Amino acid sequence: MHPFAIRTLAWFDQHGRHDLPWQGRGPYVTWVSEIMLQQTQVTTAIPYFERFIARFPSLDALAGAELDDVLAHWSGLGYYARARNLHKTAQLVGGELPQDLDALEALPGIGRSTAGAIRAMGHGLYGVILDGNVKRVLARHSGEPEWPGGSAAQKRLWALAESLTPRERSGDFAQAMMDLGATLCTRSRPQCQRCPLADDCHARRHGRTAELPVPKPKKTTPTKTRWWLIWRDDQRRIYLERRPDSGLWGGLFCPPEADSLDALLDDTRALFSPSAQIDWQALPAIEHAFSHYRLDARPILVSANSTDTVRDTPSAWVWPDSDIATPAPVTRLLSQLIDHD
DNA sequence: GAACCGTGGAG
DNA sequence: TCTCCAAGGTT
Repeated sequence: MHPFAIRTLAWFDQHGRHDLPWQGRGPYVTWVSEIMLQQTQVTTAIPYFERFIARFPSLDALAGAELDDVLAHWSGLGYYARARNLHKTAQLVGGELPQDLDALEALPGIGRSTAGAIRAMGHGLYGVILDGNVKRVLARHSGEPEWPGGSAAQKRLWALAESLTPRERSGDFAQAMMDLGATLCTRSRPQCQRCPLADDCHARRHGRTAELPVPKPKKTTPTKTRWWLIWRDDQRRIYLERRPDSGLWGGLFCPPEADSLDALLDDTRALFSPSAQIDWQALPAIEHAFSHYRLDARPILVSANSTDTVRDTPSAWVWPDSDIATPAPVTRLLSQLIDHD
């Protein structure tokens, strides 16, 4: 047996969950619980599970029930195709759930992982699972470089799960891996001190538990809204500050900016006096696309003469038509200021 | 491979 | 308030 499995099973015997309401109650109960737990947290599923099993205590009872009755006991859980598939499958299999992996997978609502779970935890046969918990544990332990939902990563993780799952006690191993993921190897603040796999865990060794597993890539690039102070004096000059040499727009001149209008106005008051009444006017937003995000800049025009306030940043008063170095969106804003007049 | 399916909890 | 995502599977 792989040392990984030995350590995991030893931990499970002492610290795993052994009192979940669907444990050790046979293939039917395992099946119902597995379907109910798809994309659903344990604490959410438990009351539904109790009601469901009380009303449909056996495969035959479920097969003989009305679909509306089954759906009524699923009401509130979501993903209602799961309930319809349960009912359909109960009528399909005729008295007993198959043991064969392919036969299980052929049933509606049962995929590769659920089929493995039914074999391992329901029938007591050899079976391999790869659910969200196991993915997280294995992704961290192996240092999986990609989002675990992608096809390449899934292929690697399935192969890893197959190689690590012991022939004996594969049901306990499956439960142990889920318990690890649910109680120790959580998405945030994992308790690595208590983990039996910490010694050779890639994420642990490299201090990357917070970065792994790699999150799902965002489909739309995020939009950052920034508020720009367009401070103009009586000579119609604009106040700009030089950005640090490193980072975005390094060394270029930009208006002071903040994450919110309130923060910007606070900042503006700091330039004048804490109790100053700031008269401001919103200018048309400036949009700018970067490689990794979209900038939505909200310029706020404040007309006031320069003060003696010194900020710890090199600054300049420039006319909008000057050729000082500014990034494209600031250049665009300055040209709009010229047109505006 | 991506969209879709539901609801509730966490941060 | 809002995003992310949780014991996945189907189309």
